[in-house]
Amino acid sequence: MLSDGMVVIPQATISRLPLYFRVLNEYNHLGISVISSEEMAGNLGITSSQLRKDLSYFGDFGIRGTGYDVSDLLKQIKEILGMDKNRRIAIIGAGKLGTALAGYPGFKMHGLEVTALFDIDEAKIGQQEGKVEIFHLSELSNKKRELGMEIAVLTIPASVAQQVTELVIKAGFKAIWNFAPVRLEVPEHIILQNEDLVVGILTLSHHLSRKLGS
Amino acid sequence: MLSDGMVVIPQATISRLPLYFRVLNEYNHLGISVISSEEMAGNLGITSSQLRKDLSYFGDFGIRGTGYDVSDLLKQIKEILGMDKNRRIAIIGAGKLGTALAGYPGFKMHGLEVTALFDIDEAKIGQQEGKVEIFHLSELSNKKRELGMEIAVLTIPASVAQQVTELVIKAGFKAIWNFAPVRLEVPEHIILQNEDLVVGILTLSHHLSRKLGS
DNA sequence: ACCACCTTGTGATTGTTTTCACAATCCATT
DNA sequence: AATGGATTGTGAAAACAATCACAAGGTGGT
Repeated sequence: MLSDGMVVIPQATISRLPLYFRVLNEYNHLGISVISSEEMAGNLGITSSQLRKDLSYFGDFGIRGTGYDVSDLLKQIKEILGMDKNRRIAIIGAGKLGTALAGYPGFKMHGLEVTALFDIDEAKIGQQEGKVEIFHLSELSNKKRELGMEIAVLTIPASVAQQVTELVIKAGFKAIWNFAPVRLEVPEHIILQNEDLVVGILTLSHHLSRKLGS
Repeated sequence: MLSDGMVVIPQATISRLPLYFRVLNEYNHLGISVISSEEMAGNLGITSSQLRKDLSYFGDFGIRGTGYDVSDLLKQIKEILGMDKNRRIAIIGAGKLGTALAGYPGFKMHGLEVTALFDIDEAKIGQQEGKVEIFHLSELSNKKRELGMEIAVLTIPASVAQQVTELVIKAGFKAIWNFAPVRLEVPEHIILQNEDLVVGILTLSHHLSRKLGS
């Protein structure tokens, strides 16, 4: 699948790429330079054919009879995920969750940088959260231009989420990661990803009920 | 699909139940007692047949020609998700993310209660985080029995996650919600759910790269 | 009691994702 | 340069999930 045009890549495939990145990173640190799909998949609890199929959507990265060059594949996955772009992130809502995310080490590790926090609580404005300053939401547009941020993370109450979303879009953000438990209406060209923390734990709760019931 | 035996319910179906719960809750608060699948689905941006199919896995809750009784369906979904059980949660790791989750209003709203935090940092032991006390990890087993907790949430570094998981299982927890970016090995009977925050934002980053590249 | 209308519940269909299985091909050794 | 052993890349098959389309069954009006 070298040439494409507009191949549709399964969402599930993209979700697995960060896992591949992590395993490769580990092997890389251990000084291992070549890895087979079988070993890598075993590490992740998936099948080797799924791993190979996933990678095949993006190109031919392996060497038959040998496996994959760790640092080469690492570079490829970084590029696919945009990790080579050093994307900057704005977090809107400097509450518990927002500030926790601002300090989340997983971001830096994946080429992402939380560059500013925004809130409307005057008591918080001007404070530093780790190395990140908290600005008033009214400065969103200015700061976006100044700091070159691309992704807005919404850690705000559901009741104001749609309203803030419109501000975010007006400010020129192209991608939104929404933690508010509400369906946001956005124009076609905006990339929206919802993260609903309640889903995960209710899924657990459901499985608990099922298991104990049987 | 009234009788079953062991019908397999799609994971995707279970993930949508919390959404249904929210919409129903809103309608309930507005005093609306009957709702059609069409209206409910429109609210969520899915098809009405998907909603009906999802519900059909659990029983026949609707009335043909009319729709669904809001408070009745609400009760059913609560039961399916185990929200009627008032499940108690232990959070292991009283860092930024752990304490943020301890105060997350979404839990209480869905019949879940964070009952204790655990850490190994002596400076944190005994402190209150909101209404929740922080205990030393060595007390996990005692406190579990004392407080009747069922679900363990892991907000700890990946490097210690497997080790802590074994403690958690030894303490008798049956369900684990894991935020550490690592694959945990658990026995068959343990219910494990991984929540990888990096996946969401790297998905966004990937879509950004694709869109701008085309 | 009948009719017109509405909405559910669900087989059948279509679409998507995973798994299978093997030809293609690369490496190492002689 | 030929052979044996290994592992990729990928069509084809299977499994899974979403959508369609309509019979079944309910409501309200006359």
